[in-house]
Amino acid sequence: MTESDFLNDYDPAAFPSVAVAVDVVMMAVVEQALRVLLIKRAEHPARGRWALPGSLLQPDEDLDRCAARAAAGKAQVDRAVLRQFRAFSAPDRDPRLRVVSIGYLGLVTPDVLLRAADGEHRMAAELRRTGESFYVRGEGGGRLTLAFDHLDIISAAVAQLRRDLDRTTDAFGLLPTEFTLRDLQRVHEVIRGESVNKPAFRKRMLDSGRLEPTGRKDTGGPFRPAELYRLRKGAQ
Amino acid sequence: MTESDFLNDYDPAAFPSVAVAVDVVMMAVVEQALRVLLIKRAEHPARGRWALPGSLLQPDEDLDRCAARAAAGKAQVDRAVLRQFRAFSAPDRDPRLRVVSIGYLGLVTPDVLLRAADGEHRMAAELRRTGESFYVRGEGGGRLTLAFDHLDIISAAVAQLRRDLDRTTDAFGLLPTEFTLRDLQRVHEVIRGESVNKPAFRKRMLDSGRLEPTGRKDTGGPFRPAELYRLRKGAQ
DNA sequence: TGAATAGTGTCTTTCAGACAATATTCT
DNA sequence: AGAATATTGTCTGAAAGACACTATTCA
Repeated sequence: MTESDFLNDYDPAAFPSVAVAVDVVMMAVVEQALRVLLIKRAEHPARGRWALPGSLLQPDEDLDRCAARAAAGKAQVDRAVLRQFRAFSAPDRDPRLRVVSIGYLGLVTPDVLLRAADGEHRMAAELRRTGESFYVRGEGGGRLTLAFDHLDIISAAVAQLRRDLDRTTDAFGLLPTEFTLRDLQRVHEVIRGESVNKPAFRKRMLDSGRLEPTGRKDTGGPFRPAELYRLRKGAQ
Repeated sequence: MTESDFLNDYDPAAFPSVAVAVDVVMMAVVEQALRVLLIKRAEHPARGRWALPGSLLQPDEDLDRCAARAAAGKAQVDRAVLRQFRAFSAPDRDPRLRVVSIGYLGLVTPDVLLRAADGEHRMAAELRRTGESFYVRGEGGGRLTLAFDHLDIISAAVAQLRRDLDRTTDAFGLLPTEFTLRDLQRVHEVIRGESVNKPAFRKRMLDSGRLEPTGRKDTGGPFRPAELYRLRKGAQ
């Protein structure tokens, strides 16, 4: 039997049926705190609960493309840095049917997140740390109970972002194209959850080869303007 | 409509059908080189090609359990360190049907790998580096063409192992329970692909808090015996 | 001039690499 | 004693933290 004969005879229904989804943890640093985009579920299951934007993997797309589609569609965000970080697979994590979900980090600037969160069933909820774990703070200030295992997914996303803060350029997705070293430091401080030594941080960043001066300055406030930098093309 | 009514009415067939699999990159350091367990495919598709041991996700198990089952079953390995590292999802990566595969690192000692590779349709193939990419060296010395995208999976696995060498204790899976600092250094050197400064390496490892002296010594050769250490419980 | 922040200089500590010396075991 | 490897010590340079100083802009 040749391979093509075999494939013609093949019955896909013999495989256990599983759905594959992408869930995007769309984050931004807003006023010294990490926030994450949540959408209130309009349908069962978990109707009325806050959940991550996500999408089912379609036959003709790979996971990266599915994540981009979820970001542009449900999340209403274009131009996010998207990165796969882990699969979530507890057999009962979705009551409908077996769903294996691939978690994606989505990094955006505060204005993009706040615009995407504008609406009655959408919010940019604040992420709070308590020791090693996290919770999501609703608008009134109380802890939100999220749908499915989405709080686990968010926790894993933040842990991943923190672990890779110095090894990848992901965190630059949280900043606009041009930014000052102070902006960059603030982002690092929020992600690491502690303050950072300024001269050492500046030297380390400038020596990393990732930054490129634009020549422009940030003339925003009543004080000395800071140099604007951008992420160097091809930097990793 | 209540949530349970909704679930009773729900039709799982409405979801796109995808199979989820786990592929395990089972590795060991054998004679100063990384080797990976390959199994010759007995069936179409890709019959006769060398492939990674893997398994389809079953309804009642999560991915970690599926990886453990693949390791114990197809790979014939018990007691491996198993760790998820990335999902592979190109739509045409399997000609049968849509398969999203979750890659797992499997770290074992050389004796375990060689025992698992004992058989006509099994081998422990050497991984070779050429610049940034990798290839798999067969027994005659030539490059093997692997089934599906399994060479990509292996490359990603080695890259991941290297990236996380100092941040996780994964690499200790490549060593027996008790080992000398020299053994540990050799493993690091093979993974990093370059030699390591001995005093600095020793100090760094001993200061890491991951090691625990056993009090025993390795009286193997015609020279001064080395202290034996073990991985401290709970070390990360 | 004062407020506020940007950016730099210096000192100190920590850590890793280079190199070499000492220690221990077996033949 | 000699071979072989384990283990430690010392020097040096790089990097980061602490702290304080200078620089620049606007009100």
